[in-house]
Amino acid sequence: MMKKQQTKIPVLAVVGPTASGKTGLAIELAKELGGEIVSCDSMQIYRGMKIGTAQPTDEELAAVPHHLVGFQEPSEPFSVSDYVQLAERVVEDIHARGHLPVLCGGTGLYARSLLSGLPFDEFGRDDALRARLQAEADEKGTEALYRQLEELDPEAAEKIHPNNRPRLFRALEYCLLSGKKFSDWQKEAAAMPSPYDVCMLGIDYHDRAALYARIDKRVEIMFQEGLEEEARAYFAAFPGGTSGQAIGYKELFPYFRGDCTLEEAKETICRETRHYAKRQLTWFRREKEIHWIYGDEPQSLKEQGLPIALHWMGENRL
RNA sequence: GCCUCUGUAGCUCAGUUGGUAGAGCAGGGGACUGAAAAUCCCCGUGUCAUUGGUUCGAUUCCGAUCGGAGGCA
Repeated sequence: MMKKQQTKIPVLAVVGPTASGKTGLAIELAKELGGEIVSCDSMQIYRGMKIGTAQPTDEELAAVPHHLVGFQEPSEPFSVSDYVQLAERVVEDIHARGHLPVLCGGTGLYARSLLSGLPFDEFGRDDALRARLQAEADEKGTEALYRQLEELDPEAAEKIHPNNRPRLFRALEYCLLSGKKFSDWQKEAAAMPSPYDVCMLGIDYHDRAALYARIDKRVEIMFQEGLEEEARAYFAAFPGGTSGQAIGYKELFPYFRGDCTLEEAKETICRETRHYAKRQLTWFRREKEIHWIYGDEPQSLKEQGLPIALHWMGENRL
């Protein structure tokens, strides 16, 4: 037990909603603890989307080594399993170099998948199958597909709402591709021990309005820094796919087409970002091992987070 | 000054042929295991402007007052 514990790679993680101050805190901690930053963000991976996805600035990138930021072509498909595969390598390398991997980002699914060591197998995404399912759903209705899942894997069906198409499709996709139950794979995954010794810091705000005010302010700054031009370039290339889901770009398209004013688009971006932050909070609240620290307390995030990290590292050395 | 319209949830508005009211948006909560910044689910009591009157009973009808919009002078 004790021995096994020692073989685990230590990972410090900084998570929380967008605009909460993760990037700054992670950099300060990495500097203090000899760390390198591993981004855990599904949108900051893309090239050419620097402003809108709030990628670290050049100064920030220069301050501490960063990984998995701005490397992916927006037209290329990408998903959790790709992320986990890349991040596992990066974390191992950092550890081998004698540094501390500092995971930083707001994509809860990516963080959980990596840190809990999800066993992704060969039954991944199948675009042809998805197209077929989509067509079937359009023709016969989503309920028909839901009934199909109820037959193939009642346990999975019970956990998925009939209206939630993406979840429903994935469960069906897995069952159809593998001939096994999706829920069995999930159980197997849940039982998998984590290959990491994790210390998670979560940033929140006692006053939700304070977080929302930060979001509004950051959107304003993004526009000052040239979000409009960046989004125009993205719009012109229009790669779609995963990168097309990024907030800050798709909301500007109606403006580019002349369907709304810049102000209206800007407001939509702020609102969508607030909604997103709320969802992130919901996700991370469920992560029981998180040490919560607060952006609107007299003590700075670093003053709150560093002692927790140091204490964890001390334990880790034993 | 006169006339008309209008005042209902944080916002935009429905509605009650008189028995104290409901949508969208905002907001809050939740879910989430290969597109996740996506996707999905749940949550609506508010002096129905104020004040008199009619009525068993008024937010709903009538009058006055105070806001707001428009028209005539």
